[in-house]
Amino acid sequence: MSAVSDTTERILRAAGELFAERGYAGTTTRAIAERAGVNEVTLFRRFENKAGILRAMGERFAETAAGFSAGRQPDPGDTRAMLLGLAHSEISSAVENGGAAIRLAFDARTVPEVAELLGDGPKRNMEALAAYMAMRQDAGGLRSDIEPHVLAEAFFALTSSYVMYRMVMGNAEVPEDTALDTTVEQLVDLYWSGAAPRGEDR
Amino acid sequence: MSAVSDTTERILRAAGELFAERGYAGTTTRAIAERAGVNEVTLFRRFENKAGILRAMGERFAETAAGFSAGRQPDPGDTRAMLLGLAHSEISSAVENGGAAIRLAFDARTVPEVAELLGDGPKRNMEALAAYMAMRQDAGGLRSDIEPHVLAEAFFALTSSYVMYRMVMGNAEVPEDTALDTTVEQLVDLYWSGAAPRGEDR
DNA sequence: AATGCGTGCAAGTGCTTGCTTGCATTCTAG
DNA sequence: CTAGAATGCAAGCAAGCACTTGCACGCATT
Repeated sequence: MSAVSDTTERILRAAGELFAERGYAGTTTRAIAERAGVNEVTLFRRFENKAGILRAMGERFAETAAGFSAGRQPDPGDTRAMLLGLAHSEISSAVENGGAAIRLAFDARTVPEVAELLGDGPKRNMEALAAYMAMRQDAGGLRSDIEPHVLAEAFFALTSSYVMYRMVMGNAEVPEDTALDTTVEQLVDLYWSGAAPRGEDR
Repeated sequence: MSAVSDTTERILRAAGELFAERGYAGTTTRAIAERAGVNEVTLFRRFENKAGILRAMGERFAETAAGFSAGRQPDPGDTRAMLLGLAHSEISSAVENGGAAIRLAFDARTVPEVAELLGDGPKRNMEALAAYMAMRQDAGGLRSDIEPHVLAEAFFALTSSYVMYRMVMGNAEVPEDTALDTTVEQLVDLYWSGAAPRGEDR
């Protein structure tokens, strides 16, 4: 890795950590520079703005996350397996970026540049998820006595809360893969047991 | 209501709304004054600090929420009814304060005065909830193949996400009581169906 | 009528923030 | 070895922040 791409790397990593910890507005360019081990001026020479750093981070997200579940065409077969795969990819990508994406979603309400970066992505994701839930309900793969948007919200809650809870509680360190896998499996198991199609009762 | 207590009221309400929308650090005293329809100086004459406003808000929380489920002695009888009551009180209190409590929990990580206000309250709440889950597991009132802290986290996720999701998506208006009741019931129903004790299989 | 008290208004202080400028230094490619 | 690019360093600037001060006004109680 060349020296120049290394500083870019360090800057973006530091910015990601700090955005996750303190949000966009709460992160100063001086703090980013310090954590990256770089002079503050270098930030502005490499990216033109603080917003420029955010933009570069967003592009990196888009590369690695490949759409954050948007436009995913789910295999209409095994609902449980589909949910497990979905939960796993969402949670592990959220853990990878240290919760920055979730934290930034909060900031979008008040920070215009964050709102512009995310656009209507989260909203479209939820709508797509609800649409998928409705589809599975029609196919008999999910219980039908709960509204699809409630099912979608609950699923979103389960997956996002894993990271969110640790952000709130201060347990920010990334857990080893096995513990994460176990918890995700238990969460999906819990969700699936509740969301599976009912018998004739209730 | 006397004129003086009215201004105090308006200030605290404005501060609560703004803290919920933008967080503590993101809320300026000017913005609070403007929304309260009050001169900025009045803020500092009534409460000594910006932190003083936060403290006063916290005391009001404590009065109305009466401990935010901490120290609650659950009736060991009907688990489902207990969960429904718990979810309802948590969600409706969160809706009442406009999500300020949840948003402030995020700020606690980085803003010392917020951390001091909340103390270890959230953490103790979660531990108490997990302990209750474990107790119900032992009594055969909850499935035992999922760790109690996962059960507790999932329940926390379900209840907090209702408000959290609307904060992120921008749908901040308080819903009418009936719609809230229905959604909460469906959420608890979903959770309970998944968390109820199993038969002999898995 | 007089005395406080709560409030508004205007101005200002010291600090932090994002961002810039000018210059010296190091690194690297040809 | 040398030219150009990347980086560091010191200093500073305008704006926004929490917070203060001094003064004037209105309103209720006495």
